Amino acid sequence: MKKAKANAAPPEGSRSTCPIANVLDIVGDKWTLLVVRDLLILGKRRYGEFQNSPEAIPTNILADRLKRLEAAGLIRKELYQDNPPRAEYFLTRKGADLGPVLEAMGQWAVRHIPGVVIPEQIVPAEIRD
Amino acid sequence: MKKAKANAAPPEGSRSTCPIANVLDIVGDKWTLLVVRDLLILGKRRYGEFQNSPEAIPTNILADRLKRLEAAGLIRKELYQDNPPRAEYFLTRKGADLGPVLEAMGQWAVRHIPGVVIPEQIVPAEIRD
DNA sequence: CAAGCGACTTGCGTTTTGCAAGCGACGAAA
DNA sequence: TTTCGTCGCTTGCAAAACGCAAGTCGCTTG
Repeated sequence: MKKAKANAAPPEGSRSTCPIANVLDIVGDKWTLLVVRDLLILGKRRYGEFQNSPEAIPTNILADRLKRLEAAGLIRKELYQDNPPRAEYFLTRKGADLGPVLEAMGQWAVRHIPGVVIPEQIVPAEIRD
Repeated sequence: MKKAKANAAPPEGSRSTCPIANVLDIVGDKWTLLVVRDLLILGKRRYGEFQNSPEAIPTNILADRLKRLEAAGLIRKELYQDNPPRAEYFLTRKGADLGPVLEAMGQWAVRHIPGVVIPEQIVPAEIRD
């Protein structure tokens, strides 16, 4: 008899079945996790707020990352106005569950990189699935 | 009087003083953390072993990442033979301390990405500072 | 002594990044 | 009521990074 999940297909477009590799296929770049940080830790929701972060993400990259994050199911876009169309972005449960990853990164940085400072403004994010 | 660390300079070449941003400046790409994984979890040490990982890292990228990791102080290169020169790579404490980051990523992937499988071969890494 | 191997380097075409500028719909100011 | 400014993007383009293939160097092995 077959086991349940015996031949679970390797995730589409992924490089391997390794958990780490699959995470990196989604958030493995210099910008994506900063958007997640803005949403999860700094309580930001709007395009302009993301742009105002100190890292100064290029606007075309921001637009691209928001699209990818939405496509990956980590965030949701909700219009709060129709004309002109204006949206807010919210983390899904899947996206918010990256919290421990950010937490681990933060601890590592505090321990190993001199000069980093923990952001004062820590706002609990609203989650919308 | 001045406080200790009052004006700690923002880390060189970094985009901000944010811990997350500083981590991403070092490991924010699709490949770097995979070589850390190879060293830390899979017990690999040599160039050829890294190449044999299922993600099939391009050889020039591997060479580049090893250089960067060494420059960042996350790994050490040690020759075990002079002619022809052959080296093994070891994590430093700084590099090995990324363990919790990988751990958090792994847990997230297992929860949210169907089809990932936890690698069976988990070897404790040797650390050399 | 030809072939192979490990650990890279080099070339080169493709993709991604990053900077700047533009744009459409408004709201506020002059 | 033109003009200005803002917000949330899109577009163009040059520069950098990526990724594939091939080459190199110094042994080692048949």
